[in-house]
Amino acid sequence: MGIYEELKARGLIAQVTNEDEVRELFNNGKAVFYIGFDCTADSLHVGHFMALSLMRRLQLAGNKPIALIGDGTTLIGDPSGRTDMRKMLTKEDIQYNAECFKRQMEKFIDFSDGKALMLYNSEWLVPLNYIELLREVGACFSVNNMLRAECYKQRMERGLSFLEFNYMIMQSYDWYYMFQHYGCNMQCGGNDQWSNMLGGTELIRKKLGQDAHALTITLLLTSEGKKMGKTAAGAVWLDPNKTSPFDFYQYWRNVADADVLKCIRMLTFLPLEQIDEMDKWEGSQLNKAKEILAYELTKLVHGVEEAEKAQAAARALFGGSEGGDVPTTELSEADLTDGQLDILSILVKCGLCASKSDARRNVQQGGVAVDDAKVDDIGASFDADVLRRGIVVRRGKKNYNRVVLK
RNA sequence: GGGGGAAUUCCCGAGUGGCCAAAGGGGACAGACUGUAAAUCUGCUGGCAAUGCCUUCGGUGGUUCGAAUCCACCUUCCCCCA
Repeated sequence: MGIYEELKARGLIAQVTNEDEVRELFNNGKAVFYIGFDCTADSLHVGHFMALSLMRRLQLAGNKPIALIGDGTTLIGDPSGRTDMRKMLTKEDIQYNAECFKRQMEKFIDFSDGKALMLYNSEWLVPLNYIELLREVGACFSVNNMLRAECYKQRMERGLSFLEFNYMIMQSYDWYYMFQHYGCNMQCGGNDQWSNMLGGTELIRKKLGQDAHALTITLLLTSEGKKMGKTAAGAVWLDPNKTSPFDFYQYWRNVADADVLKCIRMLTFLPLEQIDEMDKWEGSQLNKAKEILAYELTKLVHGVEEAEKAQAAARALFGGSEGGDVPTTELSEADLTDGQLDILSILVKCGLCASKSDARRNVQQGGVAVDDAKVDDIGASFDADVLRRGIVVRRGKKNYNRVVLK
């Protein structure tokens, strides 16, 4: 089975321009493909993870990935999938974000010996001259067609600035440029990028009379049709400082039954035979699958050690066994009042509750426990020596924090 | 360039002088039931030294005993005409 068939079996492929030709390129390691990353945040998140793992899979199969850091296009902002205009970022922010991306990518992709490239599109976009660009590529785009593109449709209702309207042209130009200078014959990306990508294939065809191919990755949606990797608090980040390995692990440990296998198939590197085996699991057996999913992904993103720790912590907290690495908050004498600390303050100080009112509600509703004993008195206090030994505070079923007085 | 409309709490959205910390829905959170799942039911959803006080209805001023609500200016967005 070639890599193309594997990608397909994993359900990763959403659309391709020409299946036979793409299969031919991939399976023979002849693809030089790029994926663009807009640096709108200082960390990659789960959404990017799909793209990174695709790059890795293809690289392992002998193809050459190009990670394109969109520090130039970010100056414009992609309107796809957006209902409102993006916040404009400063050049400094973009620069900083780009560096953060680079560090994270290096964990997934081997950039040594030219086995993969990392390019910055500001390199060729910034020097562009408006008139020249209009004459060179502007003539190849039909506004009529662009307006029909799915990515602009919803924005037609809400308004779309000319700045953003040009995003597609910039992205197409990127590819056109890399096609000529780096032999980049393919582009991959999220399915929401399809129309932007087609813009590139057409530009290359019109200008150079050559074929380039596009492939989009299935968007990872939950069974409820929402994008995966989002929590109420925001995205699930790959940066351990923004989303701790434990929280990362827990995110996957808690996916819905209907989504586990899909996630394992699409995101992990486990062999397909093993996954097919798991496909037969049902009911509470799926809990095992969730554990595998969480462990595998944490391992890929944060390394074996962190994955082990997160798993041990989760098992300790939910399985009742001892030990494990629970997030800890250290308090000092200065936090105490008369040698004691009340439960509401503890909840706030360790970050389990947002405010004292929030803490009060949680205690009153029976959602708070200390060392597995429910606390239902909002006036409960803990002495210094109890705190010195350390207590494990729990809010709800899944939020733990060890509190220790130093 | 001309005309019209809008901005409310995490989101949608009601509220057009006091009865407003602000209806309703969604989401989130907590409880019951479970398998750290889903569905369902219940509670809850600005803050605090809490039968009270403080901050919040795009911004800044003003009218008033009292303003989310009225007035002026500003900002942003949308729609129609050109």
